[in-house]
Amino acid sequence: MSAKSATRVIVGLSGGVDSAVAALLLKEQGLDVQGLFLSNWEEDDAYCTAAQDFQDARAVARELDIPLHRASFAAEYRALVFEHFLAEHRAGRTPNPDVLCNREVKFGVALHHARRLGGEWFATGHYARLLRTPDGIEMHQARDAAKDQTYFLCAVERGRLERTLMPIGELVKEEVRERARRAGLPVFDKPDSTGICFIGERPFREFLAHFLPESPGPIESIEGASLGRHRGLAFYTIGQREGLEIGGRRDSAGDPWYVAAKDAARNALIVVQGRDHPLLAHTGLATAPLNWLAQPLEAPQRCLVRIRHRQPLEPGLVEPHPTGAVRIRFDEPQRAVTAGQYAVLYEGTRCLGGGVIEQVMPDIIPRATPATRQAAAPGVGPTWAEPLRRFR
RNA sequence: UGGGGUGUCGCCAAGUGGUAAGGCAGCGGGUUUUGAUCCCGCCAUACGAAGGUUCGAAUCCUUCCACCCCAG
Repeated sequence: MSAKSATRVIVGLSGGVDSAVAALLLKEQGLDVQGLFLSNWEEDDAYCTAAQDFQDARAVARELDIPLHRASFAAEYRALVFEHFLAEHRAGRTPNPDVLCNREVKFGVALHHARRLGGEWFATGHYARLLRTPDGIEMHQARDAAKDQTYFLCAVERGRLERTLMPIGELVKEEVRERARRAGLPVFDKPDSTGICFIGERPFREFLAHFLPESPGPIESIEGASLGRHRGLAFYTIGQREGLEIGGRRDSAGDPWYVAAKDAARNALIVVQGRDHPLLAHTGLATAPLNWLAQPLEAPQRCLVRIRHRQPLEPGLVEPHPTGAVRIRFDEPQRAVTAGQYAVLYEGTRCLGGGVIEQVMPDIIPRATPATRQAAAPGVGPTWAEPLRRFR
């Protein structure tokens, strides 16, 4: 077949190994592969690697002999991802910008852009497997369980995956690097990137402080003892240990302290001592309406659940709610379930979908007064989040 | 200015004559496409101060200083 008639696939090239090998594999299949580099965070500082990443993407494209397009969706990223990210932090929650980035940017505006570039298919270097079945597209965990990225893809609109390819999902990281090395791709040895997608790895608290005001308040124990000062509830997350600056005390054990809750009404950070403190163990949660990558549940069903990237799948009972949300009861309590993060459902290796965590059970804050906090520890949690907002 | 007690790393805290445990915090690194967690490393020539005894003291003696109690 001639190049002219070959099927065109637009591959998101980030400048890293994974997307480079994704492009390589597709090229080997005889497809008309074209690269698309996205730069969605315009900031020139010591932490910004966009320029280098673009150079790397260009070198890869040159080596593979494919065209490389470039697009910046900075405005869209800002509006669709970052503003929400900040709003969530202001609300005392802990957002997951990368999940939104995949939904709104990569599988949103970028995918659309790929269509305009004539791509019949869109491809990325994500570690996930897309299976096409008579019942529609299915997303499964990557063969390399340690690198699986389905958690970050849980909010992508299912239809957007119909014409999407994730060729890396069948490979283990080692194999990806080996393929890159053998193909002479210069990024074969490039370290994996971390940090917020497009923004990169940088001191998180310091970064947030550029966008959110300090709002100091007390750090208190469950019993109401004053243990120090915090910089603003937005700068901490549930289960966090670092940054509390609580030293040894005459009246307690020598264990470290962890954030157990945020009392927004009083601007107080509630902490608890010991990594396995019972108040950090959550028996369940309620989400916002789910994004389904499968047939939506219509009756309670046991599923595997992941409440944070790279955490083992945990069994639990998932109960669907008319609003589209679900409530989950874990077989075993989970540590530090955090509002703003996502609860993602699995059935075997298949990812069924995911939704933002709205409520955590039990929740020690609603009646948070020193007198009632202790009583709130075990047992009943709230029923349904009213109203169940958010998620788009 | 009478009596009693205590002063060891930012905090808690071992050590009572043999040459400064540990924990927390902090800092650095690793793991990681969020935020966390987790893992590893670093962190008191120095024991309130000054003298003295001793081969040798944070540990014994003296004085001073600071703080905390109790002072009918």
